Amino acid sequence: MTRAETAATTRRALIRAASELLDEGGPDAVTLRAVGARAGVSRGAPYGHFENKDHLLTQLAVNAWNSLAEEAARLRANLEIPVRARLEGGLLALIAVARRQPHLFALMFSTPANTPVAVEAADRVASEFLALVADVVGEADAPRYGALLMSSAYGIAGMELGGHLTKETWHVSVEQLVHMLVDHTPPGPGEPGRAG
Amino acid sequence: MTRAETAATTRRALIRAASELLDEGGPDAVTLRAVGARAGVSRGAPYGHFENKDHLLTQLAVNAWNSLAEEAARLRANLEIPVRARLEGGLLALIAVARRQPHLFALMFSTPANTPVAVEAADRVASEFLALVADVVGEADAPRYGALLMSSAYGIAGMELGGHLTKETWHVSVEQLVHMLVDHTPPGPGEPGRAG
DNA sequence: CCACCTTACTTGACAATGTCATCTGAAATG
DNA sequence: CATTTCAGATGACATTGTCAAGTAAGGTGG
Repeated sequence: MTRAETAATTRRALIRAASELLDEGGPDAVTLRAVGARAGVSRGAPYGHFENKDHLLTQLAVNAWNSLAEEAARLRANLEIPVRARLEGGLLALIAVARRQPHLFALMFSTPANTPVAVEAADRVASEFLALVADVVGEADAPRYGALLMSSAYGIAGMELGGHLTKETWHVSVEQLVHMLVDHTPPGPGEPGRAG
Repeated sequence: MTRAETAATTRRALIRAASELLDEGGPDAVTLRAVGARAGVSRGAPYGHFENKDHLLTQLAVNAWNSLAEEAARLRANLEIPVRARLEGGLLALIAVARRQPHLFALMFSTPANTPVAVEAADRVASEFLALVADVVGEADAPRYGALLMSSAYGIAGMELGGHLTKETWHVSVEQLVHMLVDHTPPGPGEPGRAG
């Protein structure tokens, strides 16, 4: 392997290791020593690829934002499903991160990841979501609806994550949310379903 | 001062010191040594009052939740203002914490504070909010509306905090949120105002 | 093929921090 | 006043982020 290749491989291994450790044991489990060990290198190696630990964590957040942006773009391009379902899919994608990788979700919205790079990546996601909303309510109203929808989806995810939506009565569905905000109707009859 | 009095005073001083350090310098500034120093005691003193650092931080979160619960209860009891305004006030109180004490807000919803005690305190807030909602939409519909309203308010606060609602077009107001969700109408005409 | 340079990575070291065992002095008790 | 109790102080230790110095393998010129 050429030198540049080994370096790139190591960098990927470091990111992968950090991501796995975050998912498995939360933020406290992500020590540079543990990351290095899992990546097959030693504790100081990350400094050859990232300015410091925060930059490594920020990279995890940026990757997550980029994945979300890609998924939103994919959804929008999929003309086989109705616009409404595409929008709901985008919101659910955000919530899915909170469910599948709660620590990563927390990282995406936490201070260490609030560097300009991460905010920029998040803004790209916002743009994609805005487009999804525009497909439903039109360009003119998209910003107002979009902000409410994104905030609400993020809120549902975060509250659920913090254990504040556990009680049966507090379950909330994204479909309900979209229905109420976009169609301007009261919540549908019957049981409120679990989001998803 | 009797021994119990000095102990209680020290405990209060520790909580106050931790709170101030959190507000001033974020989570990293809250070291037990700094807390002790500001409280006029030494680094090991907190262990006489809290099981460990996390328990001290949890106490900060619990206090914040309790303040919110009190404010919601006060609002609900204030019959001089219309029910709608009371509900908006409750939601705004949550957002106000995010604006005035962003680090505290993050702590309230972060893992270290997700202990049973903190969740219980948060549940009391939820109950108060639920009552505020019930005063507007009735007992039957309160849970569904309440979950959406609380999640949305939390989402607005969190997104704003993370710098994801900075763009002019993304500003969102609580009044708009309540209006859309409760009255089932499209967002009002004209500029979307800043929440608050 | 060899001497030299470049660089990804390792290792030793250090300061900061959370935590605990031990100690101390003053309050409480009889 | 003697003794007990307990809030708080202090020394010590492991862990961690960080960096300077060292090392060895990849790359380059002759």
